[in-house]
Amino acid sequence: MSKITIRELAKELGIAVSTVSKALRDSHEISTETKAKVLEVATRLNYIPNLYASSLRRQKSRTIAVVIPEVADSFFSIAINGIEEVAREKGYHVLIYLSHESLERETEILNEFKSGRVDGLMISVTSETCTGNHITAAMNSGLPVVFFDRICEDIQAARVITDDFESGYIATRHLLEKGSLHPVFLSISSTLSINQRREAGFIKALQEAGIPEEKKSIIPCTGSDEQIAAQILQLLEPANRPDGLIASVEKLVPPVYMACQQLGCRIPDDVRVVGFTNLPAAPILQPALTTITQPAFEMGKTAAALLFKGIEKTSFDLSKETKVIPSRLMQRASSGA
Amino acid sequence: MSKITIRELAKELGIAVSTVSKALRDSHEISTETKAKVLEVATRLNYIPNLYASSLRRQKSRTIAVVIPEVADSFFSIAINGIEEVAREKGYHVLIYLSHESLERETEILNEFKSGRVDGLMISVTSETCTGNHITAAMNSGLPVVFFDRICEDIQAARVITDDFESGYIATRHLLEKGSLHPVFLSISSTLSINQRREAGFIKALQEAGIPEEKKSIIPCTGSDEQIAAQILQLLEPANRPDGLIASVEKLVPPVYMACQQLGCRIPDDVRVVGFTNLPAAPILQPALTTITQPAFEMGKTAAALLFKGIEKTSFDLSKETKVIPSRLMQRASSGA
DNA sequence: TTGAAAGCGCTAACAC
DNA sequence: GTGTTAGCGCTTTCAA
Repeated sequence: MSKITIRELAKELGIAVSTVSKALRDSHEISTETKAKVLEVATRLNYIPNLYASSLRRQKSRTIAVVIPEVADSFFSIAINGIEEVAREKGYHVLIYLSHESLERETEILNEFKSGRVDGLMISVTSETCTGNHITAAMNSGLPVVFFDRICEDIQAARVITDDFESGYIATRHLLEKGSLHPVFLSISSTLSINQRREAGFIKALQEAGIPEEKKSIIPCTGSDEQIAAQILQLLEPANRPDGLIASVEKLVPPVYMACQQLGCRIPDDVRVVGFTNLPAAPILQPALTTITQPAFEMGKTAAALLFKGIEKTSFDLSKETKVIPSRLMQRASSGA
Repeated sequence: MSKITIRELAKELGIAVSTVSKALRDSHEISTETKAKVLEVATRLNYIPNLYASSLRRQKSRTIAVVIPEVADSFFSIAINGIEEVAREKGYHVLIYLSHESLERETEILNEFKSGRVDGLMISVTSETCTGNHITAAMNSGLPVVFFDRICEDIQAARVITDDFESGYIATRHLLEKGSLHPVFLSISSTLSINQRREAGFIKALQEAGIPEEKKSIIPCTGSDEQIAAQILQLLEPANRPDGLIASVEKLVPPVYMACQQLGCRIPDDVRVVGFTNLPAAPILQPALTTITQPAFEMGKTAAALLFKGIEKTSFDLSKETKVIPSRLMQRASSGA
């Protein structure tokens, strides 16, 4: 069947296990013909090395962990594609963990990595993650870490991010140019790095335009999906309806369109809309949604590539690396293009 | 820092490693007070067992593999949520592999599992997978396997599916009742189980309605995204435009709406549309999309629960299990409701 | 109830 | 270039 070990290969070939081991790892101290023979027998018997034995011995697992808040989000699922692509090329395996926006869960997950479970970690933190003690603890145990997208500002570690500040600024400028006088920013978490930066870009654009910074222009949208929908519905009531709106994350987009349909609020005539999202449905919405589209795939690939560099080259100081990959404004009808 | 082993716990406690090991596994042959002491020291020193040592010794890894064609699809990403939830409860880890609809890649991936890399496998096969030799090979090496959603009909193995035939039938009946005279079925692969069944339901409904089974009613949509878009665009040209349409998988939905917008084809007046999808954007499309919504989360959970049962109870014959979880028709405006 | 010791399959010194 | 051997950290007989 299977379960064929290196020992059996050695017996079959009449040579020592160490020779087989080295031959399989293509060591320079083995003759080409021995290697050829070993390889032949190995493929013939369909030898698959036992990863656990190897990992135990070498203290490395050829496995990385990806910890994200959720998968059912275009950004993360596309990013996983990028990660998987690089991992596959490198011969690494990918463990997926979902923190479900819970710091407690995130902490539990990271705690397990201290035993050498994985060779590296890619993480996009929860919206509850303010302090990064659980992350530095993992890093201190020698685990290479790369943050992607949602980072922890106070931790010195590798980061792959997009230009959230600029994107927030550009999105807002775009709304202003199209004629919005008082755009609002829908915020999901005041602690989340991406939210803060997008928000900062929003504020900068408002200031530059000389718009008085009233407190109402940043609208917190928190709680369950239903609660968020209710908050947005209230916001778009004719009485206090803004004339421009930025959905700072993907999950705010459906409730915005839904509320507009319910209230008979016309996009872009009554309210211009820009959304931060990679939704494939954006162009087919009515009106088509103007988006800030993040380079999800590239970010996944870049973060994975960086992590592998950190894993493989000990001389490489991962923690100093920061890569910024720009997002793009995709202008469509919802902003009044 | 960490890297604390069972040996050090033993030394700290002044007892034997075997005693510590048993205490940690809550063995009945250890006294309650010894257990308490061991546990106390273990938590104090933040002991994390080395999974690789344990896996090597016990020949099991507390890890399962999930092999799917892609993640950037609502069904799969929601299903992963369900899988992860159960895995977490059970203390299992989840490895993700993407086959990208390539049989070759799928085969490569499965081949690695023969060495005991994982304790179980959940798979949704590629659209190229007709023969399941690579899968039976893995099963023969003793690996418990559960198919979910996209199964391999000719393999006797556990299955968690939805009622694709009935859904295809219901979707078609729905279009006919709403007034479509010649609905068409957009098909992505004639070998894919879900496609075949949905298609069979479609054909049955047509036959029952006495509609002559012309060959043109099943439209193959294959190739790249661009090619699919072109095929759909051509289909919806006024000349040969059908009055009803079933998008049999999620990725066909955007090109259908896009083509209609380009051609000025009105949904549902010119063409009624039903889509098989879990897209959160379905209700906000214009018109809102009538969907066959699959129980993605439940299917993920059920499949995982079944797999763990197969892993943990050797007396349980996994291969006989089949669970069918029904999909639901969500009636919205696109079908002329 | 506890402990000593033999490996799980592989790799890496170190001999030859 | 090739072989011998000692573990990686843990579990599990088997003996005490």
